[in-house]
Parts: sequence; structure tokens; C-alpha cells
Amino acid sequence: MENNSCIRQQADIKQINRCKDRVAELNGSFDYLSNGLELAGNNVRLKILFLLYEEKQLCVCDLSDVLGMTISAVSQHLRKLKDRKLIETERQAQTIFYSLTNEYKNLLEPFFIILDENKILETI
Amino acid sequence: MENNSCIRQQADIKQINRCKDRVAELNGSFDYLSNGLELAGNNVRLKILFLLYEEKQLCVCDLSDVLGMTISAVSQHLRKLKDRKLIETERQAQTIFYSLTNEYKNLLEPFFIILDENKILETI
DNA sequence: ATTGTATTTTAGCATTTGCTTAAATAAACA
DNA sequence: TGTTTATTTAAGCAAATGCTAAAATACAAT
Repeated sequence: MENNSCIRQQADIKQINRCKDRVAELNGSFDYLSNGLELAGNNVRLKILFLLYEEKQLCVCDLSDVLGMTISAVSQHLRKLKDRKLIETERQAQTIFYSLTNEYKNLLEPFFIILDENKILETI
Repeated sequence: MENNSCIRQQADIKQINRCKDRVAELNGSFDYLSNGLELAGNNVRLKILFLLYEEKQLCVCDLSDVLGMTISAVSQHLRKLKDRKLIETERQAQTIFYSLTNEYKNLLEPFFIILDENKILETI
């Protein structure tokens, strides 16, 4: 981009530089966080993550049944969540059970708690 | 979808029904939450939201400068955030300042705090 | 070995996203 | 009034998303 931004006129240069430093400093955290939020931001996947939080573990077909979606469609969401380390698998005979990884369980817990208490629509 | 899901064999029907009830009960909250997370899940927008959290208010060109992006590109992100009520505007002379709405400031605060403390990469 | 059960993977497709470039508003000021 | 400053909007496009339908694995049980 050309640097003809309007900023040059009467911007708070100190503020701008403070922001730039902050963004540079926290860059890794932004990546990590948006990795998680991008996936949690999908309505279906948010439900999957929440259900795994509440039930500890579920298989594709459980989720397919609960969500009223094709097993294939759910499986593709699970794959995405697994690829990006939000969930992990454990095989029990023919069934593959999915569960939240500890990292993301902790990260998303504030939301799950709000959801659990169904407080969202009142607290705002 | 046809209901030929594998579920019928040895699934925990009680569990499935509990999950179904939960999803139905919390449906509005899921919508509200994924509306916010979908937007916060974009790397650029997460930075915008965080910067607004820290600096209280910023204009497009500030953000354009900080993020090293076109004013137009930033403006389009801001529009999206505003349309979905994550942020609001206040005009001061020629400059339009953006700030977080209270609702979403509260909702996203747990993340901002973690980011602020730059704890993400250690706490997991 | 063969069949059944549980699940993933692939290909295809319509829709959405995020950017660029260029044109259009909106208010301030000379 | 016209010009400058700050910002948005529109058109276009490549890439990503989320689904369906069909084919492919993987393991269990007979």
C-alpha cells in the first residue's frame, strides 16, 4: 500500500507507535487466538465444542444426530478442529471419540460458562 | 439428511436427547456468540478489537497505519464490525472514531485480558 | 476371508470472504 | 462556492468455506 494515509495531518503519533509496538509484541498470541476463534466462530462448530465441553466426549454420529446434520458434514468440521488442535481423538473399538484438548478447553471456558448459565442475553 | 446414522446401534440415547435439549435451549445464545466470534476470529479484526479495547477509540487511518493496510480494507472490516454491533462510531469534526460497544467489550474481555498479559503461549 | 459397522475422504459446486483499485460522500475551511 | 481532508462504497476477483453425494478406509466379528 502507498503511504498516503490521512494520518500525517493531526494524528497522535505516540499513540500510533504504542499500538504498533503492541501489535508486534503480541503477534504470536493474536495468531494463536484467532486460530481458535475462527473455528469457534462457526455456529455448528461452536455447538460441537460446547457439547464436547459438557459431555466430555462424543463420536461423529452422536453429533450428527444431535445437530441434525450429515455424518460427513460433521466429520469435516471435526477434522478441521482436530487439525488445528482444538480437539483430539480416542478410539474405543469401532467408535472414535472426540474431546477438547486441555489448552482450548481452558481458553474457551469463559464462553462455555456463560453459555452454560444461559446468561448471554441477559448480561448485555 | 436421511436418518441412516450409525447411532441406532449402541448409542447412549439419554445422552443424545440431553444434548438435543441443550442445543434447542441455548440456540439464541449460540447465534449471538458465534456472531461475535466469527468476526473476532479474523486476525485483522481481532487486532482491531483489541486495539479499540486498549485505546478506547481510534479512527480508520490510525488503524490503517498501525496494521499496515489500506484505509479501504480497514474500513470494510470496521463496517462489518459495526453492522453486527461489535463497535460503534462517534464523529469529531472530520474524524470518525470507532469504539467497542459495551456488550461485546464485556463478552470479549476474558480474551483481551489474556492477550494483555501476553499469557497465551505460557498458560497452555 | 468375508461381511458389517463406524468413519473419513474426495470431488464438485454455490456462496462467502478479504482484498485492490477507482469512484463517491461528507464535513471543514478558505 | 469550491477545495481539501477524512472516510465510505462499489466493482471485480482470487481464495476459502461448507455443504452434498459417492467412494474409500479401518477395524470387528463371524
